Amino acid sequence: MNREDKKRLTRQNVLNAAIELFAEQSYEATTITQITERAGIAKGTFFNYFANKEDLICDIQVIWAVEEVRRIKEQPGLLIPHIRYLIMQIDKFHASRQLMLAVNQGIISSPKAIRNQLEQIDELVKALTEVIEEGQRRGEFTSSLPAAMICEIAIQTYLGTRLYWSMGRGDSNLGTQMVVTFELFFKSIMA
Amino acid sequence: MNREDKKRLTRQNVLNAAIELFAEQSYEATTITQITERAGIAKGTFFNYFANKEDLICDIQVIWAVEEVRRIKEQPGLLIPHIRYLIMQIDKFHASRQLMLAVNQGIISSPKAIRNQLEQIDELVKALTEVIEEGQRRGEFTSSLPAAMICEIAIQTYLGTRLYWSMGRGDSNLGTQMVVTFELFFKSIMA
Amino acid sequence: MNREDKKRLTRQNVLNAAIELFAEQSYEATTITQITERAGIAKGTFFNYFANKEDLICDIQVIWAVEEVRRIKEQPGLLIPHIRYLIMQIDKFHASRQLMLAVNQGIISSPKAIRNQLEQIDELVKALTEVIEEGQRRGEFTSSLPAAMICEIAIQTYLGTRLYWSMGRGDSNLGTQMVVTFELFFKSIMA
Amino acid sequence: MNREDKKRLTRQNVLNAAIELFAEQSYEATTITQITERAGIAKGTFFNYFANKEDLICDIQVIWAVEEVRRIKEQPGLLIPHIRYLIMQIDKFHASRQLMLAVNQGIISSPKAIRNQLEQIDELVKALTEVIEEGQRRGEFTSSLPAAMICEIAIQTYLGTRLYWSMGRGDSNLGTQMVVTFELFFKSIMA
DNA sequence: AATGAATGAGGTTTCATTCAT
DNA sequence: AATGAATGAAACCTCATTCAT
Repeated sequence: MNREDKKRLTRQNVLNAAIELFAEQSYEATTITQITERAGIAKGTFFNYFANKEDLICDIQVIWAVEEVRRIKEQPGLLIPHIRYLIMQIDKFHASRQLMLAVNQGIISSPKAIRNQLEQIDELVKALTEVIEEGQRRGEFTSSLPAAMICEIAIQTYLGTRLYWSMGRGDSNLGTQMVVTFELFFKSIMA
Repeated sequence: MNREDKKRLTRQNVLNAAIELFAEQSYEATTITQITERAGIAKGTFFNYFANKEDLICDIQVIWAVEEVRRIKEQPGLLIPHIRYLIMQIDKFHASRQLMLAVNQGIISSPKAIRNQLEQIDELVKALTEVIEEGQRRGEFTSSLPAAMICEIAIQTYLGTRLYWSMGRGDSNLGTQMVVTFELFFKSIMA
Repeated sequence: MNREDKKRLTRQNVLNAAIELFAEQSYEATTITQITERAGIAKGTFFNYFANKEDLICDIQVIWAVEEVRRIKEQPGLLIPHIRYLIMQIDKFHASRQLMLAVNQGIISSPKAIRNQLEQIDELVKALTEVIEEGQRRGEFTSSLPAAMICEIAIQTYLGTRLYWSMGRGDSNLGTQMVVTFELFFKSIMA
Repeated sequence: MNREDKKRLTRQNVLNAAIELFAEQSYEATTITQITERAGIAKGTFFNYFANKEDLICDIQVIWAVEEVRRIKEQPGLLIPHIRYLIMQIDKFHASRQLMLAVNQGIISSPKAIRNQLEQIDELVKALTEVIEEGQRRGEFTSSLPAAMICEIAIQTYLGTRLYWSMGRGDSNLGTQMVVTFELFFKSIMA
């Protein structure tokens, strides 16, 4: 194994340790010392990979699946089934309520983390808006609202469901909760 | 002014100072020292009123307007207009994005704060479910979904909009953003 | 003993501990932990009195005897004897070479410390320039150089002697070294 | 280019990088990591050339021009013009106030650096004392003071001027400041 | 009830140095 | 001879909390 591989391994090691701890306790409660102990490395090593805890949360960032969203608009026929399918995948990435709570804590914990989060949302908005526009062109979605607005409300809906679920409410499975919630949402934007 | 009044005054004084600071910086960044300095009291005095910062955020809690919700189901005719009116009132309580962000940080910052928040949500769920059941009885809302579920989704929607807005997105006015979002929501639950 | 007195005592306690340590090791080598241990207080207490080590060195600052300098120009007759007397007092304040070395390290250790030092020099320059002007008026000092320039060279001479001595050279007694050095200086500025 | 040349080149490379950084920030603030980055070498390589930062400051040492001083006493006629000429050359080596400040910080930063500095001063004292003795023999300098003492005061004067200037005071050009200061000094030691 | 100096555990971060490659 | 990832001691500093006044 060469140096590069080893570095990647150590980095992932740190990330895994952090995720574990976030899932066990919370973002705030997790200290860098705990992370390095769990990862089995020296405290100083952490700072070779991340400038601080904020920096780390950015890397743990929920995969927003922007690529998958982009691909949807190329699909023939109805778009909603494809979106629904994507939503059902969500719980693959959202292990536990505790972890999601920690992520929610993390992304609003500091101006920097928020900025990072907004950038990711921006990208998603762009990709998703195109999908909705395509849906409007095809007559699948209502055109009574601008695509951008529908898109933002969709993201709000996603965030709200995630937050609510992470606080311990809703179906025990986040995917299920998401699907139910979005069924209602789809109904409201269908032409 | 008697002793009781004076105590209530000091307590409110502390709360106001905290709200100001949360709105200026953030929940985490605000220290008890800052709060007491702003309130013009000694550090030790803080602990005569609150056990700690968590305790304090519970008192700042957004007014969930449970009372107002309860009253809605007594109204004759369509219920949605009354709900819509309530929603429009929201920005009266939600001063700035910064403050809302701080509240969002606060309510998920600790198990205790979450527990407190869940209790408040529970009460709201009870009140709102009755309203929706009433709406279903009157044929205003769809009966294809249980009232409790619709209710939870409504709260998710509220939380999501608030979180999204507090992060700096959506209409500059939270009330407007809420109204637009809920128009879509109403559409999805109308019979 | 009231609170104010106690505070003053603790502060002086910290300063004494710091001076001792500076004299034993050096400015850089002395840590805040050492200072608080020596002073017999908690680490946190240090920060109730000083923002950091730089802040502390400003308080240890050599007494520049600005007041005494101001008074000189009121004296009748020759001024040099009064200046010489002041210089002889210097070693009262400059205990050991080690301590002076630490002070020299401290005053140039950071931009802030330098700024503080420059302010003190400024004041001394003002006071001393007036003395020299008075000496020029009385015909005691040469008028071939502006008083301000003579004054600056005097301070340079003081600093140089102090630095040289603190490095371990010159007479074992700083006062003696100063007096000898300034005899030569006086000779050069006499009318 | 053979191996020896390459080594010398790398060493100089490191020194140059250090000088640049000292001039930009300060001695203390400059880290070995910064030096190696600036020099374009690996951190580990630094330790192949210097044991540590102290070691390095010794090599940056101001050139005390001992050789030039030695040559002065061979000159016929008055010696002062030759000394004055040497002093005027000083600012050729003393680029910026910042750099001089860093040097001043460096030479008193550790016992080892001080020892090294004292050795250099010793050599200079030897050389300069001989010059002054020669001047005394020729009747150019006063004999009322031992040559060694005059010599030490001269060095004090040099150090004081350098320190004062590096702190941001005196003429913008160090050479000018030195010349003015030493004119006064010469006056005091002329027969 | 109010004060605020003292506390000290515990956090983040730095950085010279080592050593396997 | 050069590399740079890993180290870990040790620095600084914060801040909720206590408690004598």
